[in-house]
Amino acid sequence: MGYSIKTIAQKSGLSQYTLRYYEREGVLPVVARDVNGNRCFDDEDLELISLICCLKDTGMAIADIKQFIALSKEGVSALPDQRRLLQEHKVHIDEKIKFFQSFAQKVDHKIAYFASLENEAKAARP
Amino acid sequence: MGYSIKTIAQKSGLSQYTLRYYEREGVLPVVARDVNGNRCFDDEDLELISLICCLKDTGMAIADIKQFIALSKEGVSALPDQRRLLQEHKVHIDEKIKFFQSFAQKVDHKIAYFASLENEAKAARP
DNA sequence: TTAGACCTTAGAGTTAGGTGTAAGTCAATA
DNA sequence: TATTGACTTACACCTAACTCTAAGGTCTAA
Repeated sequence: MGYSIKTIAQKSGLSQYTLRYYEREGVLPVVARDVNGNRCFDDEDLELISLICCLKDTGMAIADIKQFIALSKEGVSALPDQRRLLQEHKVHIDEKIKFFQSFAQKVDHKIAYFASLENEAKAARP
Repeated sequence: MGYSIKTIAQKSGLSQYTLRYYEREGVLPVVARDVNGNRCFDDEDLELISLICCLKDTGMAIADIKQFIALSKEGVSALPDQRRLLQEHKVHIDEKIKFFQSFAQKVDHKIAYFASLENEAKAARP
């Protein structure tokens, strides 16, 4: 019988507001409703939401995620396009990983530099 | 005689608007002026801007960067606090690197999956 | 000596990505 | 049967981080 929006909010870590907002915006495909008109998510939705979160958390804009999801609705013929979008995004992620690693180093140097300044200061007034 | 805001914008990749905004907000310490009241950046400013960009691009909020910069003005006594802030941020960066790496894998699997679906589709209509 | 390029400030406007509110429906329960 | 709680929609509001505009000052080259 599917999951309520509350359950999905808990499972996904997104707020109910955000889930509704994503559906409105086409970031999520339109979710099935039960007899009362309440949203009724299934496991496929949950999986899609998990992918959407990953895309978002790795810096893909909502508008681009929307485009990706729109392709899902087109079936097999859109697979190459979907794959291309993911590959492009993968390039961004790899670049970000490199940038983050280089910056992690830079921060480490800065931390060491601060520590050495602190020691100098300590040595100056023993 | 220092660098103009235009030069710094070019060197840093930030817009002139953003540089003025950062100064207004206290993200940048107040920049020296020449006789005409025009901003006059030096190499130290440039270095600080580069650090600010790195902090920002690795996800530190403007408000937190501001706090970090405010400590710079307090001199030696604030060094341990500055170091602590950087160390905390470093933890975030390391977490992000791990998350990005795991997601890079997930995307790779997805790409492979899409490729296999494409091949199935091809096989079905030869 | 005026046109153009550069700068200044104060303050308004924009965008992305949510968040919150109001008014109403429905189903289970005291 | 009245209330409680979860849901619905439509729409208004919010925040962060810019981005732009207006009105004006200063310098330089033709």
